Amino acid sequence: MSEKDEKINSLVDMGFSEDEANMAITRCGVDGDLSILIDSISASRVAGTLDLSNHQVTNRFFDCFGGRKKARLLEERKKKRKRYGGTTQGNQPSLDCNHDEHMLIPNPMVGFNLPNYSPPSIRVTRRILEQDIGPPYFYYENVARALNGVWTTFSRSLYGIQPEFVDSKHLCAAARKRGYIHNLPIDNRAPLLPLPPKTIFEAFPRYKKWWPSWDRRTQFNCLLTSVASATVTERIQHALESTGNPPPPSVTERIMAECKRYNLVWVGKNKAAALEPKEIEYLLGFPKDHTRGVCDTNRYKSLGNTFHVDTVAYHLSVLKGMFPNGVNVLSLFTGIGGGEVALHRLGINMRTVVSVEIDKASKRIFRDWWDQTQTGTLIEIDDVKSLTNDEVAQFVTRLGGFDLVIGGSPCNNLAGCNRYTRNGLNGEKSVLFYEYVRILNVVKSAMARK
DNA sequence: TACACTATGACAAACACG
DNA sequence: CGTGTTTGTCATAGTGTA
Repeated sequence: MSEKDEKINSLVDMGFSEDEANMAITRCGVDGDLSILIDSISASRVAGTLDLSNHQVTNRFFDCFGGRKKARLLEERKKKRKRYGGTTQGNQPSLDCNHDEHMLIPNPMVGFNLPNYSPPSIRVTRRILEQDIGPPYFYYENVARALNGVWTTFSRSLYGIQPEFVDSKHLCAAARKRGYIHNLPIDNRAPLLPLPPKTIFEAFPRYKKWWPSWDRRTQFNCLLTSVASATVTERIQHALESTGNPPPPSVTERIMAECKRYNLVWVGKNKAAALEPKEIEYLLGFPKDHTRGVCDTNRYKSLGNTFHVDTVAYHLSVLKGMFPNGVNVLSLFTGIGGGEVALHRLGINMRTVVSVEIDKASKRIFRDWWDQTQTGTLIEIDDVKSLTNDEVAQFVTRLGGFDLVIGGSPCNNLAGCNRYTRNGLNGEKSVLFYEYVRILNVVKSAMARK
C-alpha cells in the first residue's frame, strides 16, 4: 500500500470522506503529519460552510476591546497573514496550514455566561454545524494562555467551534484560566449549590488571624503542581523577624512575590506556609480526602493538573435534563476524575465510564472514588496511544454509543511556567491532543453509522 | 524505586508610557 | 505608534535520602 493510500485509509477510519482525505493530501502533500491533514480538513469544512469574516459567536465579551485596540489587533492579524502567507510557503493555502492566527481571549474571562454574573449578559448565539451537534457531546479543556496559534489549532481541529475561556476565579477563590471547546448547549445552565466561597477569607476564615495588612490578596493565583517547601517559608520568616514592624516595602514586595508565586497563607506570626492538599481539594470542588492515600507530591501534582469541578459542572449541567437514565462517558486523560466528580455532583448517573489515564497515582485515586461512590461500570485503559480505532468502535457498538467524550490533554509543553520544554503543540506530551481528536472522530463516525 | 526537596529564571502576552 | 515593563504560569531537572 502506498503512503498516500495508507493516509487516506487512516483518515477514512477517522470518519472523514475519501474526497476530503484526497483534497487534504493534495493541499498539504503526502509527507505531512496526519495531524496536519486533519487540521486541513477541519479548516476546509469551516471555510466551506461558515463565513469566517463574521464571528459565529456574537458575544459582547468578544467585543469588549475598545474600538481602537480592536482595529489595531485586526491590523496586526492582517500583517501577520501577509508575512506568513503565500509566497514563503509555496502554494500552501494560508488557511490550511497556517498556525499563526491570534485567538482573542475575552477580558473579563467569563466564558459565554456565568452564574449570577451581572450585568445580565446579552444573549449569546453560537452556531455549530448540524453534523457536529451531539450526541456524542464532547468537552475539551486546556490552559487558556497557551502559545499563540495553539487555540486556533484546537478550534480548527474541533470543527471550528469557538472556545469558551473561563477564569475560575469568578466561581471560586483561586484563579484558573482555561479554555473549553464543546458542543453542549449553553442555555439554561445551572451551577452546583451552594456556590463556593470566592475569597480567601471566606474559604479559610482562620487565616485572618495572622494575615498581615500589607498582604492585599483576596484570591489565590493558579494552583500549580508543586508547592513551596520549608526553605522558602523559613526565608520569609527570617526576613520578617530581622526587620521592624511594619517591614519596609523592599522586604514586603519580595515576600509578596513569593506568596503570589506559591499561594502561601499565613498560619502564625511571621509564618507563611503552603496550602495543604485537602485545602486545594476543597478549592477545586473535590470531596474531602479525594486524593488521600498517595504521597503528597502526587497529590499536589494530580490536583494541579485537574479541572475546577464547579466550572466544568456548570457547563455540563445542561446534560442533566437530557439524560435522565444516565450517560456513557469516554473519559480521556481522566486524571483524578474532575469531569466525573462534576457529573456525580450534578446528580447525573454514569452507567459506564471508559477511562484512559496513564498515571498510576491518579488512576488509583480515581478508582477508589469510583468504587466508593458509583454503581456503574468502570473500564480502565492505560494509554491513549494504545487505544485503537477498532477498539473505540467496538466500545461504541457494545455500549450503544457514548453520550459524552470528555478530557483535557496535557499542557506541559504549552504552560508558561515550563522553562525547559515549552515547545508548543508538537511537544512530547501536548501532541497527545491529536489523539483526542482521533478518538473523538472515531466515536462520531461509528455513531453516525448506526 | 519512591519520595521530598531545591534551584531554576523562560517566556509570551498583556500592559503602561512617552 | 513603537518600546520598555510587568505579570503570571495544569513545570522540570537534579540531588539526596530511606
